[in-house]
Amino acid sequence: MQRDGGISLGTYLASIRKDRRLSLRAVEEQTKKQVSNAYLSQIENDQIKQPSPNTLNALADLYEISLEILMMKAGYITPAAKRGSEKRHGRAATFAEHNLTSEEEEELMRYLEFIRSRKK
Amino acid sequence: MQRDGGISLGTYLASIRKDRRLSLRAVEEQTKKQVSNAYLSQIENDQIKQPSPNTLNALADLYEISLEILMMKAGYITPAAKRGSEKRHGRAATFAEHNLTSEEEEELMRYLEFIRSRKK
DNA sequence: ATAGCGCGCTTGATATATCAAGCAAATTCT
DNA sequence: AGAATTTGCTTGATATATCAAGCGCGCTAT
Repeated sequence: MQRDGGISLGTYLASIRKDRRLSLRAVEEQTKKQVSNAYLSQIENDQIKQPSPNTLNALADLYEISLEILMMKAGYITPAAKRGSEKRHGRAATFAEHNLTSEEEEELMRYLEFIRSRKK
Repeated sequence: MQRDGGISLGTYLASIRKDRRLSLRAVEEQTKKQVSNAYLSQIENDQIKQPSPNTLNALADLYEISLEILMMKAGYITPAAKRGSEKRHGRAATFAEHNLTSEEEEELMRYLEFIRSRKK
């Protein structure tokens, strides 16, 4: 019942935690109390509308998943949008010296979609 | 009195609004009610600890400033950190087809710093 | 001067995030 | 089996974000 096509934030997070075979309290510990077990339970049952980016970040970090996906499912960013016309320059050379990890690269791609989608 | 070197989020936002010569109510209008004048006043006087990314995004969009700077000043992301060792591949070719705006490029740079800083 | 307007600001109300503490069912001991 | 531990969950309390409404001040125009 959300705007995006996927499952809810809660179900998503729950499935991942199960996959990682972690208990609610284990997550609480391993996030160094950044996410309490009580709270995580509420999140996984979709009783929390929009956990803070801090919370999402802690979970993304622990589970090793993309923060941006969580941000989308939490409704912070919109999946995509129409692009207006603007001057572009075919240059990504700047990133050549950055020695990107595949993961970083992937995240940057997603973030690019984000910043492109957020202009009306 | 914040962790980062710069001025507070409030003073920063206030200075920019003055520069743009907008009244609190003008901002309320032009953000299509995404930020009420009352609330913006509180933000500018540092009475709000951490406005939501939505709010920050609306302001960054209107003022045409970087969202990431606001996110930092709001304490969502930490300015920098030590880098661990990881496998890299010198490839930014992926972005070549993206025809980046200079602005987009700049934001991506900042965001790269962000994702690199957030791993302990 | 005084009526009106726009200004920044305060405040009360509401919604929501977040946690500490506890509880019942399941699981794991001994 | 029974004790102890673990697990997911509920709930009450607290903090905080956010806004509608209103207040007083300084302009500007009558």
